[in-house]
Amino acid sequence: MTENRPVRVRFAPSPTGKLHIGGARTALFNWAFARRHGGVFILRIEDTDTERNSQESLDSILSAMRWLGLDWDEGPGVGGDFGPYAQSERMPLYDAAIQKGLTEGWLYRCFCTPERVNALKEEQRNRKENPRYDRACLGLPDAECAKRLEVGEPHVIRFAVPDSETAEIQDHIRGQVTVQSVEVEDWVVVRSNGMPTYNFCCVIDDAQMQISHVVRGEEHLANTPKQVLLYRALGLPQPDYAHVPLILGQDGKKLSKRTGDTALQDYRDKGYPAEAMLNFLGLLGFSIDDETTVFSADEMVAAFDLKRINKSGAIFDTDKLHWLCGDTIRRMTDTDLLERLRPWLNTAVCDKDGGWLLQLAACFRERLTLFGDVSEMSAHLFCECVEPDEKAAKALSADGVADTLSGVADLLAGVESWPPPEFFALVKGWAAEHELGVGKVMKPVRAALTGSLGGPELGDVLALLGKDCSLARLRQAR
RNA sequence: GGCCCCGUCGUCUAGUCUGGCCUAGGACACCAGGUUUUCAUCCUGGCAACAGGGGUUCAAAUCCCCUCGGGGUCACCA
Repeated sequence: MTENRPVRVRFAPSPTGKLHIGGARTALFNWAFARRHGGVFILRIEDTDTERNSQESLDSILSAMRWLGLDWDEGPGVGGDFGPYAQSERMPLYDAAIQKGLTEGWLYRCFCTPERVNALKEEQRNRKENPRYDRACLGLPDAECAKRLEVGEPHVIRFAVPDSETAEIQDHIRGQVTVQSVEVEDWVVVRSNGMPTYNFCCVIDDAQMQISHVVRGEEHLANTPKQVLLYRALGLPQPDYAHVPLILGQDGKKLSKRTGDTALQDYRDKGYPAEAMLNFLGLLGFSIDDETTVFSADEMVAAFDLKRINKSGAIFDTDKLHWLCGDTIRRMTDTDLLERLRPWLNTAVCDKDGGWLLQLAACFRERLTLFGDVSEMSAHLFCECVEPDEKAAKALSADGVADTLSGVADLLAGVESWPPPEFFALVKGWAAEHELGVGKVMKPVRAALTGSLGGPELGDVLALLGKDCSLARLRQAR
């Protein structure tokens, strides 16, 4: 674990779906680690499952990573000296290793049908034994093997797991993890269709790409012994590992679609600020110190250390995520916020000038949790007539409201400049004159103007609505 | 079930390696006040945890053992 190799880490998604929250965090940790140490962050596509791969998935993964701001130094679109970066294009590399293994005897051909193996394992389970391939083909005579090969009998290639060795995993998060080789079965290295499997490609690639640290999810810890044994058979040095804890759903189990959105993209599409998402992901299993909860990508990089990653799983807590989103928005300048809000605004904003838009951004800022919220929140500014919600309707139907509204309308009609300066004082005065509490006036006015009982200060609403529209709404609402 | 990993407030976590500064800190959520023309923001305060049991030690959240609990994994998926 004493490292002097240059830091080279990779994130290796398989293009069989969108980028999962857990995967995004793994990518973030890898990225932060590389950036912290001036190392190289590699993106490698693990597309050995030809059945389930799709270009669409690949595209969405790349775009989700860009959205988070995780740029890679080698990989799709940028190249690099250790490519190709898609496993499907690396067959020559795998073939060479397979030949070596076959020659040296740590790989062997297995002609057992899937049916036989399944039945075998089923039987073992019934006997309460651990299901495991029985190595029926391990000692197959060369002659027989060649003969069956010649007639084209389908087969896989398995790894001959050594009998009594110990696989030691040096893990920066968990310390040394030890597994006896008897616990590992003779796993399939090459499928019957000729395509090698994950555990094999992963090792060949990590070695060839000179990966120094394998930072990945804890679900991979269980098959790391297979990889460690393979490195040994190959005579290659193993990388350091860091198995990061799982992200859990509300049920305490590995986060899955049951619990909510698990694709990073879904969050982007709902208007979550990317920097809040990154901050939140960084808070799951990692911490800068005993009190920092809000931090930027740069701050995370500056403080990143594998030793500061937890061992235990973390529940995906949307309350905190939402708070972080609101906090991110609140700390933005009007100009920045407006730019981020633009995609969510009603197309009617085209008619509006810059000052108007800035005011809109400013007065909704502290009320927003997501950029996407602005759409619904500001809808009343763009529609022809307001549809009062339940509470607003109630406020509008109270006794004397009609008089109040027309009174305020008349009052405002008489104002020269717009928005009315000292609007609040004006209303206060008018309310006093008519022996009404300020609230008695403000509430129905707000209901008439916006259709709800909440929102920005009425002075801002008046400004955004304009004089004609404001007066029309007051007169129309009775 | 086998193997492996993990176990501090409801949640995210600091503290654990290198025992004492921990009467266990921060944040979210929640509750109570305050500011405020509404909502929201903001401010103040409160609630709330070392899974349990044994050791070791002058001293244990921190070291050791056991128990219990949770999770991951047991594919020709990654």
